[in-house]
Amino acid sequence: MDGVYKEGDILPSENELCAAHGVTRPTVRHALEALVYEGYIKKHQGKGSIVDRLPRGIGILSIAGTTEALGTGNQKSEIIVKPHVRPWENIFPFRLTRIERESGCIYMERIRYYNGKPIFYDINYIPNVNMPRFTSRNLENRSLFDTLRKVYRIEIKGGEQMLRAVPAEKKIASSLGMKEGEPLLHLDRKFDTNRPDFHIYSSIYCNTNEQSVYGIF
Amino acid sequence: MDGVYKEGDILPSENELCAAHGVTRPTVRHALEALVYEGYIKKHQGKGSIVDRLPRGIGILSIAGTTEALGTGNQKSEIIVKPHVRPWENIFPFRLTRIERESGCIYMERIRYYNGKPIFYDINYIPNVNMPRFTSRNLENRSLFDTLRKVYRIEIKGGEQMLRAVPAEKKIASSLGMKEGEPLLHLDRKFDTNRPDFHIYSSIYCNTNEQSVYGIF
DNA sequence: ATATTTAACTTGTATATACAAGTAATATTG
DNA sequence: CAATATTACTTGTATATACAAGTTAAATAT
Repeated sequence: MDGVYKEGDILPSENELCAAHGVTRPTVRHALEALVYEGYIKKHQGKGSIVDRLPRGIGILSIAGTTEALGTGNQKSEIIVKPHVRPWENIFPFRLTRIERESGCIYMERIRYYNGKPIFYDINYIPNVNMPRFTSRNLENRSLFDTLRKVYRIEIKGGEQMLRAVPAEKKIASSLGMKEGEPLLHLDRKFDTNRPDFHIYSSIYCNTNEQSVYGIF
Repeated sequence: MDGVYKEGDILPSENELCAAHGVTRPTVRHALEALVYEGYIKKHQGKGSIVDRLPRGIGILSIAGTTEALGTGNQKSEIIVKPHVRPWENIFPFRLTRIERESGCIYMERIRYYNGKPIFYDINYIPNVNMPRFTSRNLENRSLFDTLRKVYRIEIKGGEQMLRAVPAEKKIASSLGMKEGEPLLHLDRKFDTNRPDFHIYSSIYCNTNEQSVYGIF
């Protein structure tokens, strides 16, 4: 991510990395393996580890493992509906845990910009469990997930998502500068966190007229 | 995948797995780690490994690691344009390698059914490098990738993809039983294989009116 | 000069071991 | 009885080691 290695570069050999960092080969291999799973490198027996590709496009299909795939410079967000507590809606394809259902949810809507253009409209549902003063926080221009991590120590561990192409409804279309009925990418996502039985749910609408959503597998 | 463990079940402990399979703990851990990355289990320090979720929906966003995410019983495919050699098109968002560009491509179009309904329309581009008699093969009702693996020993190692929501054009709309202009999920995919500098390219259109595309991250 | 063999790398796989850290049930204490 | 401490589990991390297997370039033989 810092630009030390570029696409196609060959990493130092495992033994060199051992010497450089003062660890043994299983440790180095364990670390490299994570990079393989995250798609940053590919390994070739007998040859070495080659830098595979740097993230490009909008990489929301997966969470980049160690670092955010996107720089924070060219993105900003705008709160459309301020966070407030309300009962859960019954529209989600995901099953809530009992504790989530009973405690209600913190609801908020956002628009996220990339390079100055509105690309994402997202609706977020956060269980109202041990989240003091969240509704009065100023989240403007600061990532929701940054706040969750830094203030509430909530880390995203993974999740699942359902994708479909839907016609843009009026409100969201105008928010994203699209015409009503234009195709819009819709993602329903469930995030797993380090808190047990505490998940964050998002319904995201993405304008893919000019930018694709990118992912590796 | 065989149903031995269900969602929420707790796996035997690492030490039990060691004893059961006659291997040591690092080996067991290495295997479990792969299951974690593929989303099949979650591990909790001090507790154990819990079966996370079985694949549901249409899991084409990722390739299921050890086994195909979907059973083969309820899917079939139909060839619309038979495989034939032609020059590459210049429409792809991916860069071709020199050897791929020079050797031309094998082109074919397919419709894939799930539960009897046409869901996917895919256009496939395979480099014409060391693929004897491919164009005369009968691929009906047999997975393209099955043939590639069994006959040509080509294994998919991973890949990258670009997603967008697009309006259905006439030909594809009628093939998938949709109206022209309806939102359609479009994936451009590049598959990495075990052959160096040999990639398979697919442009897939997916009708998400009734089924979502599912993925984990 | 060309072809073959060898050697020196690389990653892949596995064993054996040690201790740290989190969890949960049991035993102990007040 | 209730709070606390202990114990026996669990997974997490790391070391040290050995050999297999793929790659590449240098050394050797033809």
